[in-house]
Amino acid sequence: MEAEEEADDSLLPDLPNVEAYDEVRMRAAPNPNGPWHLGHARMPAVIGTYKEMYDGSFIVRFDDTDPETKRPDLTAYEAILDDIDYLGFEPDDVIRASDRVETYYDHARDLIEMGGAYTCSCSGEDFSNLKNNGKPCPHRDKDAETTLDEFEAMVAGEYSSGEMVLRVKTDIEHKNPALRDWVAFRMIDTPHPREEAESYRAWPMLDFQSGIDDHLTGVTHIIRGIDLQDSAKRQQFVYDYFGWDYPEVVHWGHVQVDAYDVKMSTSSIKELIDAGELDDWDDPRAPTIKSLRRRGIRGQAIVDAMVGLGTSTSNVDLSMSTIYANNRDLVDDETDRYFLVRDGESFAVEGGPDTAHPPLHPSFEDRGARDIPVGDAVRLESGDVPAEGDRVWLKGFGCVRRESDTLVHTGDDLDVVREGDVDVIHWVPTEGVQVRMRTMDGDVTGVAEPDFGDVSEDELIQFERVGFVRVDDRDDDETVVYFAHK
RNA sequence: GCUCUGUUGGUGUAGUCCGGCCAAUCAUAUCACCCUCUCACGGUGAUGACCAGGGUUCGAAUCCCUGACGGAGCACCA
Repeated sequence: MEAEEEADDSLLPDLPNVEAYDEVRMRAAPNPNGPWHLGHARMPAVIGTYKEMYDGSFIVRFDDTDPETKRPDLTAYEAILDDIDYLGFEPDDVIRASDRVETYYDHARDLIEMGGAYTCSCSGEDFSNLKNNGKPCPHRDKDAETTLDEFEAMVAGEYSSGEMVLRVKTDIEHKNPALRDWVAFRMIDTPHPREEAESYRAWPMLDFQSGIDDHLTGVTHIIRGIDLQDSAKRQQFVYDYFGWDYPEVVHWGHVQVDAYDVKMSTSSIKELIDAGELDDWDDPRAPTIKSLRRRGIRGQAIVDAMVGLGTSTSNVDLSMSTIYANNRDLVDDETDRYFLVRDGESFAVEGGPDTAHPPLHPSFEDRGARDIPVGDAVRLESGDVPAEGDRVWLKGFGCVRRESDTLVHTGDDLDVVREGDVDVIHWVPTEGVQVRMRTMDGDVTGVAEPDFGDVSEDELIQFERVGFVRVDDRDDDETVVYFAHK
């Protein structure tokens, strides 16, 4: 009954043919060639949500089968698992393709014995020409015996890169050229960065490795991008040889995120970091999961936005404002308020109380109030400075009138604010906490009120009229905060 | 060129399978007002979409045809 209720308010479309399986089992199959960008959050968000909807399971499988062009980054394995944890999901199992190479070899041998694959030494160009004309290459009719010998030589590393591949025998005249006799294994001279896998030279291609693993790990539902639209059809040939049933497949389009100058791709972010244009993967200007995390955005806010995109096959644009709105909703109640004045201008103050006591949170007065000593002078943001003779209400302090470079307390009642005659602004005493606020548009410096000095690292607060920030690093000279959103 | 595939307001999404309850849902965005000692939160309202043209039908966002525009694959990347 509970399951029914959950399914009712599900945010995602039903998965196909769920009734046919005892348990819905899915997988995320990242390539660990770097930490995740924002778009990567979609997979755990969606399969994690489906797992909850159907009481199913999902595994993380690192598809690290290209030690050269998509060379794995040894730190990325943990970084990715860490990102998934931050998003609020826990995989039921974690495996690495580079640990399973022998399994792929075994299946290749079986396939060869069934006559489903042949070794081929054509150059890529030659084969492509033949294939595009629906013509078989001379190696296609090789007997299984010879193929097996040559495959064992591949496994033994007796060929160099480009000299020999193993192809799956599909249908060389298939109307879709993308499906004709595709490569299952190729030689790579560069050793794998993982010690456990560094001796392998014959590596499976994605379609072979992934196809074998999906079956062996009991995956019932595959969710993947439209770039892999033909994968199921390619792998179906292997499944047919082995007599396996292919899992259900959902394809989704690409996600683009607005608001960033930086292209959302692992390689381009990496280049910018190497070039010193970004500090690291969690630079506020980087469209990465680590960056949003550092800015104080809850994983849940990202997950909700990703789930809201659904799983349609068309390409979609994700607005950062959706993530921000989700996050504001999540954190507004718990974030205390403080003042921060950016690029301030100082004014002497005359009259009025010695200290101001604005509340920590306007909706929760019982949390208490802040103590802001006024002293002889205060700082205002440039844009808030009143014209000569005009009044402005310093929040928590009272109404002042500007007379030259002095703000004179007028003693006006709060009614002047209620009637709309006077604007309420924030301010800080001249003695405050130096703040460096890191934003997507660069760093901003300013001064925060003294009580802000008590906020501990990693806490999320709101600078009134500025926005929500996460306190990142405190030291005696300066406090670094990361700007999340307004 | 061959093969897949898509097109609902600024953005995302529901509805499309089984045509009428859709003068199209919800969220976000923008604007206005209310609340408020924040330009936050909350409340109210407004703005704004069925790619185009034919056809079938009493009736089409939904079915059929044609066209336009878009995305993807045709790698010894994943």
